[in-house]
Amino acid sequence: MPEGHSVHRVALQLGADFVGRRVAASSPQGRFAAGAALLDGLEMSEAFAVGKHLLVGFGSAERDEARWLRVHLGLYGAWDFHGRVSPIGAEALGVGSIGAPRVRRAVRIGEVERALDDGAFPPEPVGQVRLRLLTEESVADLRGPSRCEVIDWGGVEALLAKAGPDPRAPFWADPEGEFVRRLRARRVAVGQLLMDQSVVSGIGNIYRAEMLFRARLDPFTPGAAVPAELARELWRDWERLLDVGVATGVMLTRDDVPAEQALADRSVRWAVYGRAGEPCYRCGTRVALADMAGRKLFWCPGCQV
DNA sequence: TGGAAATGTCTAG
DNA sequence: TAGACCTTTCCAC
Repeated sequence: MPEGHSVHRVALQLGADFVGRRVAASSPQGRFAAGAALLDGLEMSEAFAVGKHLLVGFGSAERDEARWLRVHLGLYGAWDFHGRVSPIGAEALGVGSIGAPRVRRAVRIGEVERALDDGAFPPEPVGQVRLRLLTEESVADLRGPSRCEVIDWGGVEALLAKAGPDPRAPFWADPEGEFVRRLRARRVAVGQLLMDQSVVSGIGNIYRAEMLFRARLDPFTPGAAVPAELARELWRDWERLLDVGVATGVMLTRDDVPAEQALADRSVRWAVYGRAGEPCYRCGTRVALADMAGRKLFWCPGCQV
């Protein structure tokens, strides 16, 4: 169940182990049989993420000649990788140590990565696998996506045209300025605008709550009332949090908790998300919970003003 | 074993 | 704004 960081990690994983290779595509579940047939046997040319959209090119290095797999994981979609799973993230970003290449048998890219099995290669599909991508060494299984389709480059461009800026996607000349303009052009609550994928790409319910807490910003403040400098700080914070999320695979948002502790213990990972009724770490006020546009909003009424 | 919830988005009314 | 959709996990019974 991903926010933007997970999708970038999937793109990196595909880039490391699938791009440049011929891929056997199938739909063990059957619901994507026709789409898989369009990709089966083609070489994967490219994989990238824009916000929560994953885009994977097949068949040609020319973008407007390739077939593009578009996947959106929705609330509970996930990719499982088996076989050769190259290290990505901290190593790929050049932060942290670069260790010897490791081979992990199976990794799920979602909230937390973990080993899934120890069996033979390729493993039997487990559960509802919508799409399986297979090379001689690696398997990627997709389950539970809300969107999975094959489109052309025109379709990709249409998605890009609608999307708000993503700090890690190179499609905006001035992404920070674009974000500030889009946020401050609206009277809608900033808590709602941060989750609006046409304002900024990749932020979901957890990052939304945590970013507003970090900025000490009342979620109900209209976008137009957010000072420009504070809007710029929000953007820069999103850049940092996304980099950390891509590097670790986990949404680490608390500067006051050591990363190792937050990685190991979910209960101390977030400042306000999922902590309704508990005291705020900063001021002791009980964390509040409200419905905002149909999603649960967590915030501290004591220090987010 | 059944129901609710989940890091999301779309559509109908 | 409510409901639909896609699937898994977790907790109460």
